[in-house]
Amino acid sequence: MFSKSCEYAIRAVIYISSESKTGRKLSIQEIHEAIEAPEHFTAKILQILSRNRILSSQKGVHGGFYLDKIQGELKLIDIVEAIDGKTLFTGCGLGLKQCSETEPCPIHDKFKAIRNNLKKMLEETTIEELGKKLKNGKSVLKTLQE
Amino acid sequence: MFSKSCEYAIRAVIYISSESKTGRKLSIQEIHEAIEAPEHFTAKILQILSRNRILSSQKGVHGGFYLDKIQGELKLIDIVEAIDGKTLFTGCGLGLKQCSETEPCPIHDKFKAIRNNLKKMLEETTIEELGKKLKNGKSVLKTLQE
DNA sequence: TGCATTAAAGATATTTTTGTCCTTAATTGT
DNA sequence: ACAATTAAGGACAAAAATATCTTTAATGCA
Repeated sequence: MFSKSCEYAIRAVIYISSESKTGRKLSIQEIHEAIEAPEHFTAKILQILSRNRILSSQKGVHGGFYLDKIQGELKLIDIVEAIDGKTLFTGCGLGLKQCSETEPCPIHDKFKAIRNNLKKMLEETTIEELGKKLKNGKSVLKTLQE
Repeated sequence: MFSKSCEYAIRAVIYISSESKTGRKLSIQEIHEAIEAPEHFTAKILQILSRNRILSSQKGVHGGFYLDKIQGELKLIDIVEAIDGKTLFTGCGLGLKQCSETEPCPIHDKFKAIRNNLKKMLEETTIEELGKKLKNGKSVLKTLQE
């Protein structure tokens, strides 16, 4: 469904949100361990998210990644679009370039319904809500250690 | 959503179904042109579908691909599972290996709803139905020529 | 100022997916 | 039997996605 990059991105942002207290910034080290993703690849993805203003970063001692007030209120769809683009929500289910209402592919309508469902869910779900769920121990991002 | 291979597979099977008359067999040549997919890659995919009994084939003069009685009644999900596997319907939305009801990822329930929607649609949609729609000109698989 | 720390950026490597080509095997018609 | 045709299968190539490594730039602290 989502690319590996996008999965890591979502996991990272949720984790950052869950650890967000004013002023606290998380290092790549901490983030990649928390979400069990490859360190350097995680760094690349955080770079992209930062460029797309999905999150904020600061270099140097005591630097790291964090969400500012506005970023804390972003929705899942903002992350997905920043990493995987809008194709998932606009592209044809069978990969046809010319697929449209007037020249629909055989699964056009049925696929559109699914896609709209997915889009709606991603638009309605906030990062904050998922971060809290993680913080409360109601969900996990990595194997629980004994 | 689906891999390129899977998109080609679905397009190919729908086309074969749409041209299915008793005894008629379609060549790779005809199929790949009808669905605007690379010839040799299409051949590979048809091989896999044939091995998985999604369609039938015959070598030699007047050979080609066709759907037998039973295969004509298959559902979309049969093609998707043969090519992309069941991961789309069973895997975690965030790619976590250990995600489950007892250790759910943050989007577990919301994602499951979407996934079940998709699965239901694929289980309910028959190849035959899509083939007829194509045959009737109510849908297309390639750019219409003037 | 200089050093330690941390993210950004660029270069490279590996793996997977997608795509192509060539040889082999099966089938049919002559 | 033989030639023509068509799918099957194996080998190879190219492109894209994923992953790693190294250098550079920014920041804070002594």
